[in-house]
Amino acid sequence: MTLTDLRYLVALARERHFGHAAERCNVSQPTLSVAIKKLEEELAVTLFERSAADVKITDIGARIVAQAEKVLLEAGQIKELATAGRDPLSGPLKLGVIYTIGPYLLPHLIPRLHEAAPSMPLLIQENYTARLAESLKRGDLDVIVIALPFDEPGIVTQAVYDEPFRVLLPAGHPWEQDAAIPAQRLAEEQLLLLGAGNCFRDQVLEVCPMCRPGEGLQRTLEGSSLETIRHMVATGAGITVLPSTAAAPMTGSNPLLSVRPFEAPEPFRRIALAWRVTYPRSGAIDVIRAAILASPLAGVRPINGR
Amino acid sequence: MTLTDLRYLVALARERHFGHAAERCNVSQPTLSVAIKKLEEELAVTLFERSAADVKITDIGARIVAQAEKVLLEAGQIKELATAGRDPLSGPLKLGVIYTIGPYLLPHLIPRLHEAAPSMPLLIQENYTARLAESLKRGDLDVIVIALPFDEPGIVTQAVYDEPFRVLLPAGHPWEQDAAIPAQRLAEEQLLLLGAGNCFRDQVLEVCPMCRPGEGLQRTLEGSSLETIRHMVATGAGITVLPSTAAAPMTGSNPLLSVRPFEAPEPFRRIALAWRVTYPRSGAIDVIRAAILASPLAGVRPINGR
DNA sequence: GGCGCTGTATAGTTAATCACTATCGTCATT
DNA sequence: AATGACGATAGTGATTAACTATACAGCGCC
Repeated sequence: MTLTDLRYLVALARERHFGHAAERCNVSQPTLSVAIKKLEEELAVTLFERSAADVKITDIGARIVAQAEKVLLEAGQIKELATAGRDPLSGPLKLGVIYTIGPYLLPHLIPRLHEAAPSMPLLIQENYTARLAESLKRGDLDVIVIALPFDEPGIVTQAVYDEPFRVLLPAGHPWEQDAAIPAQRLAEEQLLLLGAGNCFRDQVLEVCPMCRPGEGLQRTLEGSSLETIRHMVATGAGITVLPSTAAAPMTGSNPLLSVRPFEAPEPFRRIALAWRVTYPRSGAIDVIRAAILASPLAGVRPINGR
Repeated sequence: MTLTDLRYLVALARERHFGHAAERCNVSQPTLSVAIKKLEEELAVTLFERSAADVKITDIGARIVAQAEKVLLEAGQIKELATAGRDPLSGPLKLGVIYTIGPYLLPHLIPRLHEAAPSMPLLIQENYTARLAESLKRGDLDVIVIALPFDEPGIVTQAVYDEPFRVLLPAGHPWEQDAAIPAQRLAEEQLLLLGAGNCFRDQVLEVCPMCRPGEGLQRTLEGSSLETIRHMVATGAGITVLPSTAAAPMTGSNPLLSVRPFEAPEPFRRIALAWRVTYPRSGAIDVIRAAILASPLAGVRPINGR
């Protein structure tokens, strides 16, 4: 019993004429004739009474035809589902973002993505890189926004932009007068750091190896956020390093804070998209990338190419 | 897209492993692999993300699998319907009976049939032979009980019993004293006849050609029944001829009536079953025949053989 | 009663499809 | 770097599904 057989069956039930039914199915009359006969044999039931005058459907035949129509209807739904699902921009997309990007990127990204792909609802999760990577591999997430380096088997990454680091000072801090801060001087101050697990913490420490905990005046704030640190800087608890997008919102808006660039070579982090090699909705990724690049992200340098 | 493909699809969705899914489907791994791939091509949708670690179903894939399960479920119902319909003794049977048999046969037949085939509800229609024949050919009836001769293209008949004719007299009629009545003497009396269309009317007239309307003392009661005629005989309106099953109920029970046999050669009618050659539920017909023969029908002579 | 028409079944052939075995390629692990 | 697991691919054979041609059956017509 195949779907083709069932199509023949309902055609014959409708036409009550082998020739006409065959024509409607775009097959020859013997083809349909044989198919019906085989179906009857398989089901061990007489579906039609054939006579010279006409073709009559049996009671059981009518019931089976009704069921066959149901089957064909449901099967047709599969094609419809496929057609609907063909568009990579339709259907929900599960996006992961690291903590140090989310608050600064998402407010720009979400409306732009919604405009570019209105029928692609976003399910967003913020987390540490390691957690995001795990979810991505499990399939709980489709695409993540993380900082490079990021190397996982089965995962491809695509750099989107470079984001320079900034020094955040409390207003009135002596460095406020300097045009740019050399990285090694960070060790001179009380440096507020994010907790372990945040990749940005490690990147800051890479910029200033002397600042490693236990070696100087740093202070780690476990389970905290850049926003908390920003407030702490404002209260004079220390200084910190922020990615430029996180530093921007407060420039000039908060009289208690001051942002200074680093001296060249300016430290930066490279932000990338990552997804499973096998992820089929590459079109969606393209749209995300474009939406990110269309966002007004303070100080970032787009990376071309795909 | 075939039902087999869909079975492979849901197996793979359940197992998330090509090899295991193939095993469960009793096919080789490449077979399933190729089938899934072709299905994906046909639908132009990625259903699974394959990677070395495991097989993940895509969102659209999951939706299609759910639909495929529905299709397979409905398809399974077809087999169930077929199994249920395989029994010729299940499902309603549309039985037609001529007016001059129905009242005397059905009270015996129906309970016996119900006992022999409890899951075969009877839909019964009484009518003239011609009407029954028409309905039978149209498929509105499945089997009819009629009197021979009956010859219609595409219809087969099977004689069941012979039923002798009787003369019905009002009590006190002079013939009441005779052991048997010669047919030709019917013309001497006022003979009450059924209306045109009743085959029994014609058969009676065949027994006594002299009784033909316009030639003697007959009287035709259009649209009437044997029961009406019986009452008329009781009131002395004339005499009549009845089939033995119709004559029996009143023998001895009605003091106003008297039943006499014909002189040999006793006239009789041959009652038969008829159905479309193509009618598939021959088992049901066998049961009907047996039930008829098991009925206590006064005076009838069963006809053997099939 | 034979003849022709209509309509389905059958025969025979070809092409496509399905499922197999064998093998390759890839990726993750030891 | 080797190994092992797993899915993909190649190639082959058998089954199946389609076709054309034709037989066969029943009915109506003359």
